[in-house]
Amino acid sequence: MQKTSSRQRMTSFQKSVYEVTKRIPRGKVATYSVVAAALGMPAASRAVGNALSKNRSADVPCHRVVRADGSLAGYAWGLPKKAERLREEGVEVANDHVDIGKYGTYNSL
DNA sequence: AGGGTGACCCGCT
DNA sequence: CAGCGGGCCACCC
Repeated sequence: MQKTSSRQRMTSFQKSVYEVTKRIPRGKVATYSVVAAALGMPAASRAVGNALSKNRSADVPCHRVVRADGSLAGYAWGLPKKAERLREEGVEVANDHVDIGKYGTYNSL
């Protein structure tokens, strides 16, 4: 079995964040607010970003989570990598910005 | 137990 | 349109 490189405190909140992030459909993006709202805490957008920043697992498509204004926000492996990954999924990225109105998802989160 | 940080969001100037 | 400040939440030292 694989040992989860580096032990991380998986809190209930963090686990929920990863769960929701995994549920984001491929080729679409969600905002931190949306994820937070899915957890029942629409005001915890900051905590969500914090949770994702701690996460380094490739199992979590954290690259599909962007800012409310459509900016790619941040990425542990580098913004360019995030943009590239999104493009691979069919999401058009221009100047580190995506169209939330087109790729933004508010479903099944 | 207290204080500071961060991949945020919104409103105002 | 861009810049600044306050608010909110969870985690780490």
